Amino acid sequence: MNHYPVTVDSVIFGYSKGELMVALIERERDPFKGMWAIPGGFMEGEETAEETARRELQEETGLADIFLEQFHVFSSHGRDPRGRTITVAFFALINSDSKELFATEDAWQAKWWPAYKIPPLAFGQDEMYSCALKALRNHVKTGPIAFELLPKEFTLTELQKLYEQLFNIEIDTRNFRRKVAKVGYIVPTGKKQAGLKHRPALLYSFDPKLYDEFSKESFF
Amino acid sequence: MNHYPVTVDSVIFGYSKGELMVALIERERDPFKGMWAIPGGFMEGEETAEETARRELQEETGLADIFLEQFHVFSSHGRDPRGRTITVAFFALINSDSKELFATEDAWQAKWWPAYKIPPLAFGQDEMYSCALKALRNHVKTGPIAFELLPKEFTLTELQKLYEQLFNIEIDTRNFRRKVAKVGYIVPTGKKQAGLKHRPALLYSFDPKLYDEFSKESFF
DNA sequence: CCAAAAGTGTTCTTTATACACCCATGT
DNA sequence: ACATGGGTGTATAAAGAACACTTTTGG
Repeated sequence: MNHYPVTVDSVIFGYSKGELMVALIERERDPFKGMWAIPGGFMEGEETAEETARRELQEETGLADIFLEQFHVFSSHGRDPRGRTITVAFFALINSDSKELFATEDAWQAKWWPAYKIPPLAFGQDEMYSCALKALRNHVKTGPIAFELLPKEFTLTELQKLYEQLFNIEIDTRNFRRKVAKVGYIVPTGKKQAGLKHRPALLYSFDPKLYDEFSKESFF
Repeated sequence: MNHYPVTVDSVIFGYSKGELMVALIERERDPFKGMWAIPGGFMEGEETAEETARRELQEETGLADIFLEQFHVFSSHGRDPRGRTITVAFFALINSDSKELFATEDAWQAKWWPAYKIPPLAFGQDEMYSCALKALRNHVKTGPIAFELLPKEFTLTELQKLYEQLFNIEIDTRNFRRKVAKVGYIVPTGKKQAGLKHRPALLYSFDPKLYDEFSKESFF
């Protein structure tokens, strides 16, 4: 019965000014010194993989209570030249880009990158990243998780642009709003934006209880 | 940097006489002696998780070259009283129920169970199992993998019943066949069933090349 | 000719798509 | 008054859902 070191990597997605973003760290040390990488770290003690992910996220972004979902295990050898690891990969969604990132141990710096314009990644993580994007899209299609990328109150334009970013498509505003109205769980808060130089948008929020009601019977 | 034992469990689905089946083993030894469980085993040496799964499947079903897809990692402690493990779970699809199952080391016997009438499972694997079912449904919806559960040549009635089993629904035959005709990648082989006491059905097969052509642009 | 499963069309409802102008606010 | 993004309706096409009888084979 062999024992293996287990690492947990988290592809952290954010959303800022209509652009899908991802948090990467620049490696301070070899291997892959100077390259960018998906943040992660070793599983320790009695932690579950998710606990490891939360601890690492806390250390790297100062964030707690964020959406996390595992999407794949990478177990091939040759990814880390220092030795073979089993890597559990998560994606994280955070609801504001205003969160600053902190550099940690191995990292020279941490930075938000536009999700579709990232540099080549260390440890052959490019595959992991494209896998994360696919998993994110999949989950967005099957569950109400897009809201995790938005502030609690958001405009419909923000929501629409988020979907456009996620799937690289253009959506017609009127059709989009009709759909929003029909699903029933995206509700106006009654508030408006303020202090901008154009017509203020109404603010909406996602209602999880209504979501449960509306989508109870809709499976297939 | 802690090291952990890694196990790979495979939920093996089959399909027999219009019923979705799953392969379980009866434990010969404690812990959970006499209970049924999802087959699995330890990752060894330089294997990847998928290689471990294939080796175990070979040992337990004598099958090679079958469809395998990982769906979740279970890392909570307390699942195995002998000690904490990290478990990578796969589901496997095999294209015939005529395959016999062999008992191995820890197993008293291995048996096909109707997928919706299984006994309580050892190691708290009930959650793993329901997770596997969900993952299977998800994948069937997004990719052409249902065919992995059928022989290479199948009748449309078999295909329809498979979908009905998978999603616990009833499908109208005429609507179903119209849809099959439209997708274009389920093609008649020109052959017929023979030797039954009713009208013989035409045999069809899945054409992966046509699938690629037809579904190239259909994403969203 | 009977049993048993295979195969086949039409109507209606719902959902998706395409498309262009007026509105509210700050300067 | 103008610049900026917010907000709205209608018509057409496509997809999904409901529904019952005839056909081919073996015995």
